[in-house]
Amino acid sequence: MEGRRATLRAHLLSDIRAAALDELRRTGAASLSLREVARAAGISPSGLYRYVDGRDGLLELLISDGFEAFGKAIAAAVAEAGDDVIARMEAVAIGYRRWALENSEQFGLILGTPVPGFHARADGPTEASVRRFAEPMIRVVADAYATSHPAGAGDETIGGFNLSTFDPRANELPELLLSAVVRSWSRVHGLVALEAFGHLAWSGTDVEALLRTEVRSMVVEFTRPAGTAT
Amino acid sequence: MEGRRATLRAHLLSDIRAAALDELRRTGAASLSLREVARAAGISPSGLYRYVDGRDGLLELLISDGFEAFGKAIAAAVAEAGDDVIARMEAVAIGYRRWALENSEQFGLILGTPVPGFHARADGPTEASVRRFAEPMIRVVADAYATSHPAGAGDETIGGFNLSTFDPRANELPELLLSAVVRSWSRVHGLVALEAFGHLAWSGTDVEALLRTEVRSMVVEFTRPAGTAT
DNA sequence: CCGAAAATGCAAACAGTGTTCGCGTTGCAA
DNA sequence: TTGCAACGCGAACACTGTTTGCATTTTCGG
Repeated sequence: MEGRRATLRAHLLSDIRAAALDELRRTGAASLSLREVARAAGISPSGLYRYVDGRDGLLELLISDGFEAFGKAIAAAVAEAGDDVIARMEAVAIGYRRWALENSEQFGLILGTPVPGFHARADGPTEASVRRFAEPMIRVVADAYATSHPAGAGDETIGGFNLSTFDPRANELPELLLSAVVRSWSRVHGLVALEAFGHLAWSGTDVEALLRTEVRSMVVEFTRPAGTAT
Repeated sequence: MEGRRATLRAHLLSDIRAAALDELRRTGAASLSLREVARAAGISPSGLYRYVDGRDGLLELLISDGFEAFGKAIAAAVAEAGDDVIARMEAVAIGYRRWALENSEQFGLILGTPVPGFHARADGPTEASVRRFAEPMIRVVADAYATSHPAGAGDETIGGFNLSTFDPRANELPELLLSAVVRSWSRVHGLVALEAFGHLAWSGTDVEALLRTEVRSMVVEFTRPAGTAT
């Protein structure tokens, strides 16, 4: 049984989270005002320090929550897709884009220009959220690899990789798979980041269509069985 | 002949540019202090307003200069490369990466999370700098297309595009070429942005090697002669 | 050449910010 | 019940961007 104080604290802290997210959405991360958040949460500026370690603490909260929400959105998009490899990768790409556009301030905060003073501590909650964020993307790419590299048939670095025992929390991914993950992520992220930050407006491109093209191109390239290097 | 006043003004303005760039490099765009810039330029904060329209004006200056420098760096890298298509595209990609890493604060300012208050006016100097920035990339991709689509042999949207009369200031690029430009740019930018903003540190990837792989993949894909859809 | 006009630089002020400190008050646990 | 840690807050401090009024200096037309 929790004391009355603990529940009050939890409630107020969630109010603070909500107020901060609201303020972030409204004004952006760079001009997020601690005092304004305090006002919206019905608390004095100095009182906020009992709950959050200053402005950087507020940002850490928002970054952690952002990765969490982003990851969940992508996972949900993947879950809705079928078993087809292309469909799943498309779901990741388009889910990535949708979330980034609909939550552009959060997106900019977590994956855009880093905020000057802030660096996530290795043991903080951000680290865990990032892991959960990366997991669905890694899994989808790994699946694509698994289909083109059936058990025991691929080269060693991939052949030794057993998807059923795949643990996304283990830092060591097979080198080729890691490259595939980074390349896939970067290709989706490149288009989405440019669009979300307004750098493709001049072109009038249909970014979603381009994204589908990219996904097909990636699947073709990554599921090519043997060595592709020239 | 310019009056003494004009030259003094020009000198001081260039001092302000230098001081602002210095401050940007040191502390990042989000916490760039107008007063600190004024101090470094040996001028009072209010005096700065005779030269620059507040903090946003300072940022516009830095953004414009940033695109200018970025474009020149890429153009120089291309100029050093030979005539080979792959070599030229590699030069763009690696020049892009080098500049972004060596000038990460400027890079974040011009292509990262947009600063809240600021939006470049369509007629401002930023617009012109962006055009000069995009020009070398467009030209290289267009060259790649030209080699695989010799004059009069390609499909209409490309066939009607004459490289010799190519004007990068004209907004209308052939649709397929536009797609190729956006896709190429986004693939380079995705990797570089993620690296420059510290989101690939966990992976320990050799981003430059990945970039070369991407370039080869792009050239192979984009110089495929006929319809590539499906 | 000289006086009006324009450009320049600055100190002071204002509203806003993040952060710290010391004070009463309140909830909980020994 | 008593002691103590947690809490919430007002006041203060050092900043920030921006505006305003006022001298000073340069320029230029009559």
